[in-house]
Amino acid sequence: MPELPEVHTTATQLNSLIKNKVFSGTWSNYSSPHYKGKKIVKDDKYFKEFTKNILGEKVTSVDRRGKNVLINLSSGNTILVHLKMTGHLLVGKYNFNKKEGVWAANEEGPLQDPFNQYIRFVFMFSDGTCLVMSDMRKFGKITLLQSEEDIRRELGELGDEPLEKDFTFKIFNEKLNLKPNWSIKKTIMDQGLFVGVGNIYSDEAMWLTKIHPNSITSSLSPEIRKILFKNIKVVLKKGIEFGGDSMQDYRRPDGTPGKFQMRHNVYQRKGEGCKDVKCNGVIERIVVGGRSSHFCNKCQKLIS
DNA sequence: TGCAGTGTTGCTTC
DNA sequence: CGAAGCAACACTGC
Repeated sequence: MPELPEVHTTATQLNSLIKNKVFSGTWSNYSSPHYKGKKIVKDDKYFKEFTKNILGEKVTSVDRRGKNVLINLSSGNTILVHLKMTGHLLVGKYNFNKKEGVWAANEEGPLQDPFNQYIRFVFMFSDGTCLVMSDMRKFGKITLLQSEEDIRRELGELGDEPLEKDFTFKIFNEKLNLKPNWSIKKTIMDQGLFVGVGNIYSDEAMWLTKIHPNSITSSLSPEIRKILFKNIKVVLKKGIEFGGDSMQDYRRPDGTPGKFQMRHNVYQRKGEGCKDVKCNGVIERIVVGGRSSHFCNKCQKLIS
């Protein structure tokens, strides 16, 4: 569930929590017996090589590109972490319990995190602290970017950053024109056009704009597009302001939950009343482009 | 008890 | 070729 605000919060906090730390070891139980190539790290050989390549390296900074966390190293290489559905990164002092075969935070780690049992990957630092990745469903990905080719392969298809100053309405409009026949929900979630919008923030942006998720992209007037453009930025910034959305698994690196889930107007509010004081509609749930979508059946208009 | 629902991405199928 | 559907995984809730 980590979308732009969650990944942004993670990267920002990590940048202060692990900057200048030096890698001293790794651990992983990445194995997943069914589906080759979809493990947290590719395979045992890759894991060993990955470890060799980061040992002794210092973290120079942490930032993000789209929904990817990027941990930059003194060697010039970058560790890419994609949290996918249930992943989150935590920092603290962790110990491995040999008897139970699990990692747990000690008094200096995020003790309250209920997801300690799902720790799949551990980066150890020379000062005794750890960066750990908890990921219940094991969809997450960790890989090392060592060349321009690696960067192109992993990040080359990503669209523009919607919160950058140079992401203007003109560019947004051109992006929408690339998917004229798609539902607007599917369009704004396409990471190849612009990055960062997932299921939660798309639903929230469409509620603010008063448009039905099944509205056809080409049918949206320039006026509506301008409002949608503004509202996508609004919800992403709100998400960052509230430290991300911890409705499900997401936690910040210090183990604390974000608070955006308290601000939902539609997401996961099926059957409840519309939050617009002038509207007495009810929130419905439908499937759009294979994804669940929540909207008000009264004030969000279908444009097609 | 069993199955729909949870969401990101990329591969397969039509 | 584009669109649709499914698979990866694990757990919750009805």
